[in-house]
Amino acid sequence: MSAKLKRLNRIKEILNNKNISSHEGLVKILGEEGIQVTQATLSRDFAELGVIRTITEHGPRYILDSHESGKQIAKLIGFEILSVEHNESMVLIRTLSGRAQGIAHFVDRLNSPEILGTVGGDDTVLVIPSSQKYIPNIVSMVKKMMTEQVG
Amino acid sequence: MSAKLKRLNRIKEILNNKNISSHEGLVKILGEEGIQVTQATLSRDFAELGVIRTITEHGPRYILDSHESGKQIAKLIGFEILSVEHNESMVLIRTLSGRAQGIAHFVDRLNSPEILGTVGGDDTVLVIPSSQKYIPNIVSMVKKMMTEQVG
DNA sequence: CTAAAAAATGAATAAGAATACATTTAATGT
DNA sequence: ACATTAAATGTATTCTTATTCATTTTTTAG
Repeated sequence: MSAKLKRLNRIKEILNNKNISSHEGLVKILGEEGIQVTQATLSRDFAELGVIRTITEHGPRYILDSHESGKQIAKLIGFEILSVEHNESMVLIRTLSGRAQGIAHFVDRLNSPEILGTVGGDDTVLVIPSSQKYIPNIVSMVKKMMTEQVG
Repeated sequence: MSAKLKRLNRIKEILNNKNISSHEGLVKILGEEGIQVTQATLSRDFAELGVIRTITEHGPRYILDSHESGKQIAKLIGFEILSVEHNESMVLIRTLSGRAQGIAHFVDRLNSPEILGTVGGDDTVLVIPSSQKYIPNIVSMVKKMMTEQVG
């Protein structure tokens, strides 16, 4: 396993077990474990892992988003989408079984003004356009998700 | 409606419709609408609304967490929890119908080392302690959630 | 195995957010 | 209506994070 991958995995564990409230705090913890890294790199790692920041009564707090975003997940999304179709009023995405909710959430997070909302079942996601004229754009956006990374 | 409440509601709408990537950016948008506010206040507003920050390929991005945290929601949680009970191995929370998943998620987000995990059904949440000895602590934490605000 | 290209990283810095302190505004009880 | 208390807010500052630019490391193609 590459050094980077090892670090990313360790970061996930730490975020699940400790309250991390700054990049610097994590630099120190990792340092004590022999993983030497700078704040700049953690900033990039957080982006890659889809770490989100919330604000608690004790200040900021970094957590893993159980509802996947981030570059790492974006790559998986492509594999999970099987097909995209549409009619005059909406776009329908077919996914791996049990993955529709996850895909629907991912699409929601894109926060496109062309999308009114989504509904996820077990293996089917309905994407409701904010106007029917956006359907072609939405379809091509989803197709891009299947290959490149969107988001 | 108080000025503050009006502002908070407008912020929610804006976060749902535009890509906000900094406090200052939102200060400007609100200003153009005649809602005058400073960055400091938005910092507090975001905490209150449970706004989270994600990192996208276009930089930071502020969004409303559909999976509620934040002070505003913390107050609702109390109403939604009907009772707390426990046996030797776990804690059971009874909730309003359909609210168990939300409560379970809220408890997860507390990220307590005393809690291994939660399972939410329709109106029942199981809280699995990381050790049985923590059950009293967990129970009192939940009871506090029913009155004060925890989180 | 080597050259070329891509990815990862650090140092320094610019950009952004949180907070201490002071002040104003709103809410509450009498 | 007034006094008292609590909530909200702004200013200025400190603290934190994102990014630019340069460098090193890793990967890929030949």
